[in-house]
Amino acid sequence: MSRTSILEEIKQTRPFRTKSQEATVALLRTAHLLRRRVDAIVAAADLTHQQYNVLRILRGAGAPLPTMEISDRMIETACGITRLLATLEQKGLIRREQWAGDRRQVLCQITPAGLRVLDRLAPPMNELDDALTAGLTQAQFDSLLDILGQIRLIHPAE
Amino acid sequence: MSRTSILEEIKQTRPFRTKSQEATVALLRTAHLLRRRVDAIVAAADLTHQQYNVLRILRGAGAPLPTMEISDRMIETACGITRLLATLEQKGLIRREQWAGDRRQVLCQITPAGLRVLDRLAPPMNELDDALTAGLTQAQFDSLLDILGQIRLIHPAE
DNA sequence: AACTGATACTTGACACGTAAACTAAATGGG
DNA sequence: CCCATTTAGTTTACGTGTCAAGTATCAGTT
Repeated sequence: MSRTSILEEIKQTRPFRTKSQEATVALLRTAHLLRRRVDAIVAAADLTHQQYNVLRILRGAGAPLPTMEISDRMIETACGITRLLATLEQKGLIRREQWAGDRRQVLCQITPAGLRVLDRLAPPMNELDDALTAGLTQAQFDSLLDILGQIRLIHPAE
Repeated sequence: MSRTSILEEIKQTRPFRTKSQEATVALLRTAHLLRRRVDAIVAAADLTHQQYNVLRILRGAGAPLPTMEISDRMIETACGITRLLATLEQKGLIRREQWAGDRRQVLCQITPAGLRVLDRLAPPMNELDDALTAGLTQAQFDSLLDILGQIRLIHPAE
């Protein structure tokens, strides 16, 4: 019933300058809380949300992907993608190798160990996603996706 | 007209498992793009969005605040608040001093130089906020704030 | 073949996110 | 007053975000 007020949460007494500003702050804060939840879950497998995202991308692709292609598909841009992949390789969750076709590219693919980690994390991650379902109606999901899409039009990548 | 599809953006062909999952991804990505925009603006004053947030909090408070109080008011939790404040102090944008009342606490306040930086950043930051206004209706803002509030109820702080 | 420009990373430097371990000071009993 | 607990803050260590500079390779031109 009682909607969470951003003003209360960050203990500010004076109102926001505009609704637009309030929305921006609310969006950043909400996403931050969500990201922390994801991090807490994947931490059980000693992963970060960025590492997890890479594994998901590689599994989804079903084929080896060059480094930059992975970077492009990330939810959150990974500027330090090289290090990220190096860490995952050290953990044995992905493999990297130069390709004969274009020797600049480094092809990456998920290993069986990486797939096992994803399988292990699937239940709690699905649970996290589904937690939202309990609180929002289908109409609200549609509305949210619509609005977020418009915001991304205003603040595009690059 | 054409809504931005998260699937296209991250180049995935297979659909999301649930709308809930799609919303989670869309939320994280949208916030990330927004955060990058904020960072780009405050970088003109050699600040990060976290440093900027601290300055805003201190100006808004109008009085010295202890370290933990600042941390509590941040939009995104600053676990490394000590370093953040040390950096700002080095730049001369805030002052820190122990207080006689509770010698564990370190009171922080914004300096005139800090206020000048905020003044300088106000126009582009307001412009960023207002950019959203152009694309969304009042009803959409209300809807967005409402939905984000519900999501934060499901994923609370701590 | 040599040159130019673009592409695919890689590396380095600095700030931050996070958790855990630690110090110092205040607080609440007994 | 002493001790255990809590609170405020600092420090350390590792991974990542970001930008800038560098290297190797490819593609197109001449």
